[in-house]
Amino acid sequence: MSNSLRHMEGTIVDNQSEKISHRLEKIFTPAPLQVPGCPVRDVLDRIGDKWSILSVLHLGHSGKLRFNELLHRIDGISQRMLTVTLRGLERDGFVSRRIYAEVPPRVEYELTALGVSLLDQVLGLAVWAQDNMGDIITSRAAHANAAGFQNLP
Amino acid sequence: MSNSLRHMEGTIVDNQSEKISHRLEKIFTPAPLQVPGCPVRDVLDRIGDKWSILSVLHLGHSGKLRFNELLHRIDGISQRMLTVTLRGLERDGFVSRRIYAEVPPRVEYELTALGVSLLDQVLGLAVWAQDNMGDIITSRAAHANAAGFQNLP
DNA sequence: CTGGATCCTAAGAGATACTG
DNA sequence: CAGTATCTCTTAGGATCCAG
Repeated sequence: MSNSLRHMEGTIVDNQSEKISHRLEKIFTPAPLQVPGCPVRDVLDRIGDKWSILSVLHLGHSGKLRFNELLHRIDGISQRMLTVTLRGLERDGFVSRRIYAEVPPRVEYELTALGVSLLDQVLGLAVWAQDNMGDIITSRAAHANAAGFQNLP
Repeated sequence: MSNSLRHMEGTIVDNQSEKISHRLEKIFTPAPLQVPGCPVRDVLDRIGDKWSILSVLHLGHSGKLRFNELLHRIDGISQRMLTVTLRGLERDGFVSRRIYAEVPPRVEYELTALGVSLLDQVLGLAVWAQDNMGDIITSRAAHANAAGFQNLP
């Protein structure tokens, strides 16, 4: 069984390497990320803002959430930016918005199926960030030292 | 074999769903993406700029590249922003920079192992973007129409 | 409670010119 | 060739006030 596992891991790793070049080809075909109408650049610009990914992560973690709940959960976000971000996510179909005709008003936000599929990708990046932060910090420190030496008299 | 495949797919899907909540827990532990020192936010802010991910994709696709080669491949980037972006990627350990003492000078950039592992995650997002752009466009159009109706007299 | 409307600024990004 | 140095300019984002 450990042999079979080792074999499977090898296969997975190979598939992974294969997948990288294969997926690169897919992304670079037919136009290599040219600006007019490139989906990759469009989506990346869209979710590359300061709060979209964070909002998706929080909605994924907590499920259905009200405006004020999100406001308090997302550390540092302002009222205005939460509104702007949610409108954008709703517009692109990642988040659904349900208004209840009550007083005081209640509005609940939730990830759509499309939003969950985005969450799945974003989680890959988030976990990667957490796992590799150590290396990044190390590299930054080394580079800061190198820069420091250059500034010495 | 098709039975076994179907079984495997079921397992993969279940693992995937499992993985989402599991990875969410990992990300939200111990602090739920709080701003001081959160790796996820740090990395996301870092690669969330306009050119970093694009540069990583191009370097992954073409392998070793010179400054001017990158400049011409990355559609729309300016000389200055390419320099700034490459310095950032190098500083964080995603890209290596090798200078050849020749005339005219030659400098080659290449993804490090850490850069390749980032590329792997970014590719997930990129392919997802390409695959789901249709749905996003549809949602945007629908939302534009809805807004249009609200503006009618 | 949920946000819309305004005003304001700090950072990101483009253009251009110059250098080892 | 591979940058650096300025100089603007645009815009994302924050603060505040107001309204349904």
